[in-house]
Amino acid sequence: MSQEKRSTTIRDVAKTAGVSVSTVSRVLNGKIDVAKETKTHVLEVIEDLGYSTNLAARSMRSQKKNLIGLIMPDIAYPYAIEIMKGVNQAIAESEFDLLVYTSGDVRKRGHVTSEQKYITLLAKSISDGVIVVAPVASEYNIDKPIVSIDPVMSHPNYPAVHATNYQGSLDAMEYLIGLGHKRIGFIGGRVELESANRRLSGYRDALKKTGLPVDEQLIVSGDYTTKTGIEGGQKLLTLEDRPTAIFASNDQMAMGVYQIAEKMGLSIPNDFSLVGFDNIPESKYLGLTTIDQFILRMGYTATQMLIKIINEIPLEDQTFRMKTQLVVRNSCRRYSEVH
Amino acid sequence: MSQEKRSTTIRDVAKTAGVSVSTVSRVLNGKIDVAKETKTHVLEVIEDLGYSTNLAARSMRSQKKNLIGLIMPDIAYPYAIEIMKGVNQAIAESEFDLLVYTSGDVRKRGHVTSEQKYITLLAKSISDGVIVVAPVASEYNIDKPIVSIDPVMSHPNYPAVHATNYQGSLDAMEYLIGLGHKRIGFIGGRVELESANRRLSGYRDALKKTGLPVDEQLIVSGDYTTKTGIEGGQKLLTLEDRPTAIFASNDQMAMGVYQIAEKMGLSIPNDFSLVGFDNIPESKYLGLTTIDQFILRMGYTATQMLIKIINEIPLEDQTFRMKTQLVVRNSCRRYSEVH
DNA sequence: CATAATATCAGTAACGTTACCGGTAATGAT
DNA sequence: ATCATTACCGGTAACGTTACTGATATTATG
Repeated sequence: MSQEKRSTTIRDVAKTAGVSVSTVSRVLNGKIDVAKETKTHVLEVIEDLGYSTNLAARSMRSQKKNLIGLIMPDIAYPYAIEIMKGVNQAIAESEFDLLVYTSGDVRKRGHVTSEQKYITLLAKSISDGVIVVAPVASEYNIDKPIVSIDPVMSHPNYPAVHATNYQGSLDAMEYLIGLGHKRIGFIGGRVELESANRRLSGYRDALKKTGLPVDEQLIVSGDYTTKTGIEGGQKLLTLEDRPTAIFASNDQMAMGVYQIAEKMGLSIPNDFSLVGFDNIPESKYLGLTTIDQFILRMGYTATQMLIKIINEIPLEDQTFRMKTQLVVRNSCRRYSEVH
Repeated sequence: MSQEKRSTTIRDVAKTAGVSVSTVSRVLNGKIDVAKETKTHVLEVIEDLGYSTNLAARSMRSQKKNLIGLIMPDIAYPYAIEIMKGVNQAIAESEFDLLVYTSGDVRKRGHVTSEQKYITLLAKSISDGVIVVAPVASEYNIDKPIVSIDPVMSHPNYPAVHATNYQGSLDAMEYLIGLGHKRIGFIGGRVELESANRRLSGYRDALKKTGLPVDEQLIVSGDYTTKTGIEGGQKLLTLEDRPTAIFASNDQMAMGVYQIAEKMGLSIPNDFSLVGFDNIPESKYLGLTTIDQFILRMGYTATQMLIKIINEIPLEDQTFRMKTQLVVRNSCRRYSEVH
């Protein structure tokens, strides 16, 4: 290792202060039975030596950590950032601190295995509870509280928060259909996530409900990234009988559609209409009509739920459903046959 | 505590696998001297029991953690997010994982003390090294590598990355002056940070250099938040002899100026010109002319430096100076006396 | 066949902290 | 003055892991 010097421990403090290790520990933890004088003296020594307690050792021994863990596959995209903001907000109002854990990239390791590994790592070791974003597993081998955000499968026994994906999708479609669109393309999300499937169902059902045909050609797959938005958009827009509108199942992919549209010299909403899902901050600037799922608030709510569980306050509901809402901006326009 | 059940330990694994604890440990750490059969058997048991190693205990005993800590006062503003993206990127390319530590809000605790506390907490306990953003202290009582981003004081012996704040400020001012502006307002940043002072110096010196007077009325203070941008902007724009341009020492405050301008019915750049500093993503949408300090890249570089230090690869330079660059958009226009 | 080398494992001692128990001195009650 | 109570503190045993040492069987060597 680079440094040889061992850092100062509680034992060093005890020795120079002339007291026992347990006394220092009691001072550190604000226990009552320690004389005022010794307390201030020990505190002085601590200051002098620049001592600070070793988290790992403390966690190992004691129970309460006042720390909440947030596990995300990646933190560098708008959805994740919004979640973090919400979590951060709830944390700021609480007695807890926050530890965000990320491997930087999903592709760096295996999937389910690593997820479980990280969770147990964080949870068992140093935190009082964990929030997991878009988890693939639905059960965890853990004796600590866990709250999931947008889980793969909603499981009535495990606390989770997710948006009303189906209803939101329905709303988006009804808006488009109301505008006169009949050929509407769909770009799907990560198939392993329930949210993606619910949105697809909404797309299909809205079509059926209004007696419109479901053209499988118009349904392309993606994985919620800009890249697949570009690819999906291209596939759709180069179709012989090009759709007059595209419903991208998240805003990130919608941004990809913007890019490919520009590249193809197509204008939104003049050449085709576009609606997204999520309402990430960028969408506002882009003027993208989308379904708001209040991501920030989802993070906020999940954190509050977790804190309640940690403090053993019973939850009214195990799963919180965030009501989505259509946000109309200017990426869509009325379509009439005659053109 | 809420759960009574102790989680499975290495001892449980050892017992059910019929081997010793040390053998399990060796399997876990991929040591060579363990028979293939026993290895697979132990692995099976681990899988069955859903065992996962306790980070705290491991950290306490062994040295390498493959974990980098990032300490931020708050994570919910664009600057912080850009840093995180950069760090995240470097992390993704490395063998390390990332642990972001935040108290959610600076105001939650004292300042210098808590900073040191967090750093030691993270560093001594579970990480191989730490990146600190906008740290107030310049020396740490730590035997682990630390890299600072935008530190209070640049200290030649402590690795840090910061932008060429002075030069950037000079560039912004010269641009404004070149446009014919003579009365230029300035909104300052957090005074305890060196970056803020360097930007102010740049403002003053640019004025002096071109023989323009420095009107102290035109210099108002802020703390890098939108709120103080609004306040500072209001102060400046309600002056009798209103400035024809404002230089906000970061984009966040410039956004505040946009807000107050709209409220006052003033148009940018028609009624006054505005330039910011940072080039956060929002500025692009706002059309704000600003000084890019490549925040993301600063995070990226800091992380790379830290990894080098951890791996004992010598640094060419202890401090990395990121070259700033003027980004002209449409928040400024030429000013002529006659109007 | 004897000896040396190797492969495989078990046992023990830490790591730095807190929980728990018990001991001493000082104070109060009778 | 004696006993009970209280205030304060020290010692010891964990927590779950890995490093280290050394023991035992197995194989190779001559």
